[in-house]
Amino acid sequence: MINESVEDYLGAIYRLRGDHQTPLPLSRLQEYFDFSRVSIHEMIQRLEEQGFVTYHPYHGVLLTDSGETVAIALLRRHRLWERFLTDMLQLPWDEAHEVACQLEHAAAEGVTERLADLLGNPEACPHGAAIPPHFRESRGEPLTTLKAAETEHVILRIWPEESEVLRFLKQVHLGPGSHLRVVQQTHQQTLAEVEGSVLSLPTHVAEAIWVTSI
Amino acid sequence: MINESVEDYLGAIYRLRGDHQTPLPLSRLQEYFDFSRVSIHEMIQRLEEQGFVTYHPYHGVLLTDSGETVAIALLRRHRLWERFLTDMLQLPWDEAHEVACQLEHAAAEGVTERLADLLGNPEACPHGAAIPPHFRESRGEPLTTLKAAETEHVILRIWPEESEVLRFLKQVHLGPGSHLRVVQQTHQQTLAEVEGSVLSLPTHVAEAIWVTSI
DNA sequence: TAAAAGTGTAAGGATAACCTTACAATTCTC
DNA sequence: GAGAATTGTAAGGTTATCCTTACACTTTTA
Repeated sequence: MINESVEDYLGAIYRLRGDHQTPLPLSRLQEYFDFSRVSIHEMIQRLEEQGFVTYHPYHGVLLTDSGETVAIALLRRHRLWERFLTDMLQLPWDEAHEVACQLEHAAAEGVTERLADLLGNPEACPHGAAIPPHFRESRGEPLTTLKAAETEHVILRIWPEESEVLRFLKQVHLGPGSHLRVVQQTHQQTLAEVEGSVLSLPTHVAEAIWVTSI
Repeated sequence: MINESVEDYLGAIYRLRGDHQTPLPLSRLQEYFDFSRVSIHEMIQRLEEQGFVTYHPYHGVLLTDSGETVAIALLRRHRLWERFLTDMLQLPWDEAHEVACQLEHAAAEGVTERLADLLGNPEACPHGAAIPPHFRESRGEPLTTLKAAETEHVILRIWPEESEVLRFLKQVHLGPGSHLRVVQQTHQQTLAEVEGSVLSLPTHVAEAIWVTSI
């Protein structure tokens, strides 16, 4: 039975996993949801019984095909609603994620596809995440891994989509598509040059900015 | 705490109540939700504790001001989403109600108001129900109460919005705004003349059609 | 390789929202 | 006014999803 909880878990596993072979440790889910270890474990067992994941004790979970199907459909709905909220309702892009978290569970397949059409079948959400079935070849690298250099970079994506980080970025007018150059890298902050002026980005913000060189 | 259940109950009370002084019998809620008498009663007590309703044993419930505020906001969201689904996503109007039941709980106030603007602040949902804060002076009378006569009537509203009834009406191209004249009234059906041809409407359909003479 | 860190799991609890059964109280109807 | 119908409510259950505590097992690290 697919309810909101099940969808949330499968969606989280999909978002958090790296490649498709390495199991996702339950501890990652624990910090994502901020639930107790016991609750996460309990739920994972339920998901395994229902055939949505395979569970490898001490290593983590992998989505089965059916689990992945559910997750992909969820993320598609989530990101389409985000586009709707920013593009059609002019909702600030830092607020769209949270509202979309509520809308994502609604809408049968027919509704989702009509929504996609209305939006012109967008390929990415306002934070730069690909909207399934579209894919992004490279997800780039976090800004914090870059060394100060002349190379110019473009922001591909903001991830994870934490409200505080999104608000910060919106305030300094930085988002997917923005160009920047790393001026200085320290433990506390990243200094980046954006359109002539230099911005200070706290580490927890900089590590959510995924860029690629251009 | 206002969760989906609470909203659903308050919305149902608002929809089902007649005037604003007569308490709504719990039996009405029981048939509306198809829950047991005990469950309805339990929930009503919880709602009373939270100050959303006043409960008058053997008579029914009344919404308090705070309960009414919640209900009105819910119905506004519900009907705006219905308009969005039919007007922007071209969803058939007989399917819009059920999808809107899922969307109605989402969307904070800001989002709702932007949605209303996008839709041009509509006054009624696709089934003819007024979108708060708009009001409808008269809700008319059910088709079943009419006698066969020369008088032409216009459909104001379909209510209650049961899928089967909505599908039937969509199939015969009848909806809010349609003009008709009652030709014959029996216990099983109502014969109505619509644009020259005569339609047979089963009683359970006819009693959901609220009309007024023109 | 031993201790530390991380992970699993048993036991017992809480809450919300549903259920049935059974009986009691009230209201309606003839 | 009495019996029928409706409504209230006590008692005990179920399910899903969370919780804490406590202890056991596995993996990682020094």
